[in-house]
Amino acid sequence: MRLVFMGTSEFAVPSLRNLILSGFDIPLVVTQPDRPAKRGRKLTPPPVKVLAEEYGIPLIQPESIRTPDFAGEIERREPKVIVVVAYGKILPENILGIPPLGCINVHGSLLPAYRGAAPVQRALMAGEKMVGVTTMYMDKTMDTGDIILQRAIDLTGDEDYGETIHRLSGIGADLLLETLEQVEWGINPRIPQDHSRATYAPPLTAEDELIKWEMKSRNIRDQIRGLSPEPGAYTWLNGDKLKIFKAQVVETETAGLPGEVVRLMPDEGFVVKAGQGALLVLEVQRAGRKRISAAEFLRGSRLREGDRLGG
RNA sequence: CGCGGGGUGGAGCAGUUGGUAGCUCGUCGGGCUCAUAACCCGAAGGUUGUCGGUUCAAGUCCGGCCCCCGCAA
Repeated sequence: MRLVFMGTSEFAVPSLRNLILSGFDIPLVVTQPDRPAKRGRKLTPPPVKVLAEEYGIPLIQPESIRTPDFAGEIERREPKVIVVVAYGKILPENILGIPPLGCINVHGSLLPAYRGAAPVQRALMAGEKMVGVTTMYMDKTMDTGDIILQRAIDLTGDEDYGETIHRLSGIGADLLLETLEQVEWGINPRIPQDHSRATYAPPLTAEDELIKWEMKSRNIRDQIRGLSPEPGAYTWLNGDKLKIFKAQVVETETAGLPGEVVRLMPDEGFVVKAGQGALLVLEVQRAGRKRISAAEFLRGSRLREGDRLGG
């Protein structure tokens, strides 16, 4: 089956690789332009571009997809379907109408929950016990199309964003294969979303990354793991930003103000009081420094019981 | 040329107005002995990222280079 693939980020890579290895006819890959990234703002190719080039697949990186030019590029390939995975832009209607079998999207949530840009992070931050992947027919609004297939996984409550997104990208890649197989034969389900139950996962902001120690320790723990290893939840220590990548809830009730360091455990880390309960911090990074275990951090920092994190 | 922080014994850090390097941990040796963060004594281990400059003297000042990282995009 011939298809055009549109994708950009790491989440899309397993899907494209699966399609390639499964022998799909992919006359074109569309990805976002190289962007100035990171320090020194060096031009960085998106992960999907790297993979496409590895397999010598024709690639375009249009600045805009709302042009006759772009529509022409797609039409010329006569794709049966367009597969979109973490591409980063909403497809205009004229593109949606091109492939006879439709435009199919792989989304990292159990729709209609967590529509939007950061479904996995938001789900973990909210302490969801279950996350998943959905394949669906795209329509003109974001993540609102009819559902084709879904697959859920249970969470233990320990996994962080990195592990979870990695698992889900793999599951999504497999689900995509199943989906295309069914779509090709016309035997796929097509279930409209229950829009009344939709929830949203907007892009993360710096505000989302700041730890509010007045929250319950469990919620803070979920925030930390939902943002680990990227972009990282942070707090303030003596005017310096301190990111926390790993922490666990401490059961025993302790006295102290939210954000107060209530106990040092040289071999493990340090305990910080939350609004309710406390948190044992296990892995941190100071601005400008490397990411290290809390135990190592304690040896060099002069953190003491009674110190206050935050504000 | 986006802004900024940093490269100091195995690890994490400190080094004041420039005068040959200190802390916590670890390691090695010895002692003590039932310590839930064991303790005591002792020892080894650093040409302070690199190249060059200023100076009687530089980890500490100046310049180049390499590497790491936070922010912003």
